[in-house]
Amino acid sequence: MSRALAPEGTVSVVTRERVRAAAERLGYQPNRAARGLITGRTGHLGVIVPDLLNPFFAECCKGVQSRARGLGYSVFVSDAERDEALELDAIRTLAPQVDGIVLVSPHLSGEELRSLDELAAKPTVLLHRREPGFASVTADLMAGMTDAVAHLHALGHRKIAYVGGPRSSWTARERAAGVEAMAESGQVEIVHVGSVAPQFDGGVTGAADVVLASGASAVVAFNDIVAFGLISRFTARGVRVPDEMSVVGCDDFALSGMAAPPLTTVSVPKAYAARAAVDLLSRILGTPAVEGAEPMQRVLETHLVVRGSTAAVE
Amino acid sequence: MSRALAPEGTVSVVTRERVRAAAERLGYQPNRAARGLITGRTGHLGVIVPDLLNPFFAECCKGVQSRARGLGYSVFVSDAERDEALELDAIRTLAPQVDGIVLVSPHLSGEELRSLDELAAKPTVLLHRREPGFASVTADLMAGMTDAVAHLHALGHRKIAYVGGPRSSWTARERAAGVEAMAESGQVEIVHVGSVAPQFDGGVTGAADVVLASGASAVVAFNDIVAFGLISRFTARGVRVPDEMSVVGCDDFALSGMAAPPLTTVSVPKAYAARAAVDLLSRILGTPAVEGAEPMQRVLETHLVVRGSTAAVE
DNA sequence: ATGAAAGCGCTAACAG
DNA sequence: CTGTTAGCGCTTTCAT
Repeated sequence: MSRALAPEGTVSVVTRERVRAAAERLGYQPNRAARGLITGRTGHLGVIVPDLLNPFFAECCKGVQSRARGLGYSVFVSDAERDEALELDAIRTLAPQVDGIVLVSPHLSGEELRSLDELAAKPTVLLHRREPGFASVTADLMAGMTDAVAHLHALGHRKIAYVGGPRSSWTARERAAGVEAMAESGQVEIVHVGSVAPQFDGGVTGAADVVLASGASAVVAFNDIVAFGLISRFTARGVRVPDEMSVVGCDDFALSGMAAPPLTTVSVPKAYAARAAVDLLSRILGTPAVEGAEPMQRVLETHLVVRGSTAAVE
Repeated sequence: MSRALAPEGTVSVVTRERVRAAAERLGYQPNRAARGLITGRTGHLGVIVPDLLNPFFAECCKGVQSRARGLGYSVFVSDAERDEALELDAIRTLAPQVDGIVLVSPHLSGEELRSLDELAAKPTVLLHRREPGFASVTADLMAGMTDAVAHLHALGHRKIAYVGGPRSSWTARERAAGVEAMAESGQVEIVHVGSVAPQFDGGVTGAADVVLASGASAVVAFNDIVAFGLISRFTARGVRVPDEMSVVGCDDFALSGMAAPPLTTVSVPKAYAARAAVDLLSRILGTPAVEGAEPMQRVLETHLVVRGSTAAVE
């Protein structure tokens, strides 16, 4: 008799209490699969990320998981291993098994995303990516990167290198645009240095050498991982940070404040964004879908954290 | 007609092909929940870790996920947020929804683990922890830590500090025992320095100062995170690594080889262990449980990676 | 307010 | 080899 357990069960108080007590005593837990069969709700959420080894994405998962648990959802996680085919596969596999999806996908094109029936059919929130037709939660990376360059400008730097992320990455384009915005004012010269993979072995050493050869006195990195790679190479080359070269990262990992030197970086509210994504998803799930309404896009603020890897030019 | 889709369906070839073609055309995908209701199998696995922000655990998840996908399983992940109550809760919530569990739990006591009916009822593999009554996959940390101390001894160090992890942690006890093993030979003196939380802000600075005051010429850290924290503090104090102080970590993160200086560390096959855990789980799932048989415990080798954070005493 | 019954989508067992 | 049926554990609806 499920009525007794339901919050709105039309049962007498005595009956309800009797049933509840018995359920408690027997350790009864309703079978979610069976329930899902009839309600059409699984009680599961899915989160898909490109690479769990990247602390940025790990924190996305953690945040999603944490809030989802609070709302009574279990969460499937899928690591796409930076492989587009695997990611598409993950979406198709996960979609039928969940009530909603949090998708962290910097690389799939907007068209690919919109062409996926599985996504269209299942409430989806894009995390750290804005795309027409999708609900999303993003951080204002453009403003953050502009702040970073402005900070360097204020320290007297006039020639600044930018080591960018993969061209195919949405967030990389966003970050680059933020850097470019400052350049367009004509106050600083930006040297764009290739695109580097945001992994610890993403070919940063070569980029570091290019930065050194460019004559720039400061460098803004795609993210903190890249920033660490640059610093490591600079140090190996005998170039001192920040005395001879200022470095600014982006993302702000837990590690970043503890490194030597502690990294100046654009702080992204990763945990908060993840929670916001779940909240948004949960709201969508609880609201009858309105046809034609443009989904909600939430943009969170970033802020520059000035630490020890930047200094005034000598 | 599910027979046509089943690998062993007793159907004529023509019928099977017709049905398969139709299924393909219609994009039919069996409802896993409904199937699970009758087969008793969900096709889901669960992995529970203490903290996804710790790259060690993130890699555990990634490895589990990766292998599970290969075997056709989806995986629930649960971050226990270093909270025992939450972890217990996660186990109870997840267990009924999965076919098997990979549990990464350094902190729960063996008794707690064995007293959980949910775990006893559901095939479980302990990852990075050995415990009577449970199948497990672990790395030989004891040998690894002994190697680390032996390496320092070979470099001429005679007084070596050890900054340990939380007392309640199984793996911390294992690591400490490995360090102690070398001390018992009488060739080196080990200074045990408190227990530090394996997080980036786990109170390492205090420990670093104690190390400095102890007069030790080298230090072995609970893991790479702690090692980085120590190096950071040493650097801030003007103590050069490795010239004035050698540092050895444990775990070997992707980051560790890229830091300045690159870290000498005990390398743990994290991805491999995670995969092995899923393989073991999968085997258990495919084998009728034998009553009374002691579950399989697999121990993987570690090896010391000598990089730039250790040097001979002057 | 309660009991009984139908049926979610699927597989297993049983006839034909 | 193929069609039919029962029923997994639950919620919902319809009678009572």
